[in-house]
Amino acid sequence: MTTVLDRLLLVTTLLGDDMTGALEREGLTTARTHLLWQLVMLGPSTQQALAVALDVTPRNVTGLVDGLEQTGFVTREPHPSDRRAILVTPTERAATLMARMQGEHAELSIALVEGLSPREVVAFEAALDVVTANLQRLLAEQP
Amino acid sequence: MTTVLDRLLLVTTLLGDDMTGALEREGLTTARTHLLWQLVMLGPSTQQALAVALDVTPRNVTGLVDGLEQTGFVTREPHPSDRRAILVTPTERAATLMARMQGEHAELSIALVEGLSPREVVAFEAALDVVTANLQRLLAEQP
DNA sequence: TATTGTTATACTCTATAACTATA
DNA sequence: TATAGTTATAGAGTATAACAATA
Repeated sequence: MTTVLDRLLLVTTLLGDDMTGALEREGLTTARTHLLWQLVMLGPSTQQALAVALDVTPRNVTGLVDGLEQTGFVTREPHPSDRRAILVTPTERAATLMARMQGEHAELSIALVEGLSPREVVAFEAALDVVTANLQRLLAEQP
Repeated sequence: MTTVLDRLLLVTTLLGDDMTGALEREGLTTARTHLLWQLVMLGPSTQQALAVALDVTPRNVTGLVDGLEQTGFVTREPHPSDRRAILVTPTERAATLMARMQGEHAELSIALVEGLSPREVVAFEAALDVVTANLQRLLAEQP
């Protein structure tokens, strides 16, 4: 019997494949894209701030920024008032790409529910929220 | 505005966290568990067969089997008729664990839809199937 | 000649610990 | 003394290419 969980896991796999493929074509990975996404939202940030935002170690951020720098998505700029720190700054290319990806995200949002009536979409969203709440409760109970 | 896609991505993240945490407690990773899962379904298999089933390179399978062997989940047995090949075989421990995880999977399936009526669950499953089909079509169109 | 698995090499993501420069 | 970032080291997952043993 195929359950809700089975279906969700399948969607998870498919979404992951779709995202990974799209990013690969742009010379990005999921981890680097997460950083870039935070960066676009936060504006130029120290690696320390990015480590907190992404919940990874500072050392990990060093590696991700290394990769993004080499591929032209960010630059390391001196911090104006703290000579220990660095401001990771998105390049024009990165800003353009993130904007385009936001558009594609919106398109995918629409394409995904093609074939469902507006009422069905609303019910689907409500059900997803219930499932999300259940999951979060389970995770909080024994992590 | 929070879309269906946003909600699905959130569920995806939460499910991933839940699975990763549960596996970590058992000394497993997601990649190794995928192999183990296939192995339990296929029965003792050559690494070649596993590479095909998992859609990874034979070299990758060597690494995964190395890890599973060291942690006591599989053994490498000689192939009865082909001296080039190896039969990767799940240990008793692996079989027991996979059976238990199957049970936990079933429990999670139920806990996930707590608060939804049977009719809502059916509608939810149908909507998930529509979304899955849409996703698969999009992936087939330009991969 | 083709297949099975391994060694060799490389890249990415991730972590901890020790160290440097600066606050 | 505390903080920001790096070097050093390590493990996991992934890939390609070359090679040995066997078919």
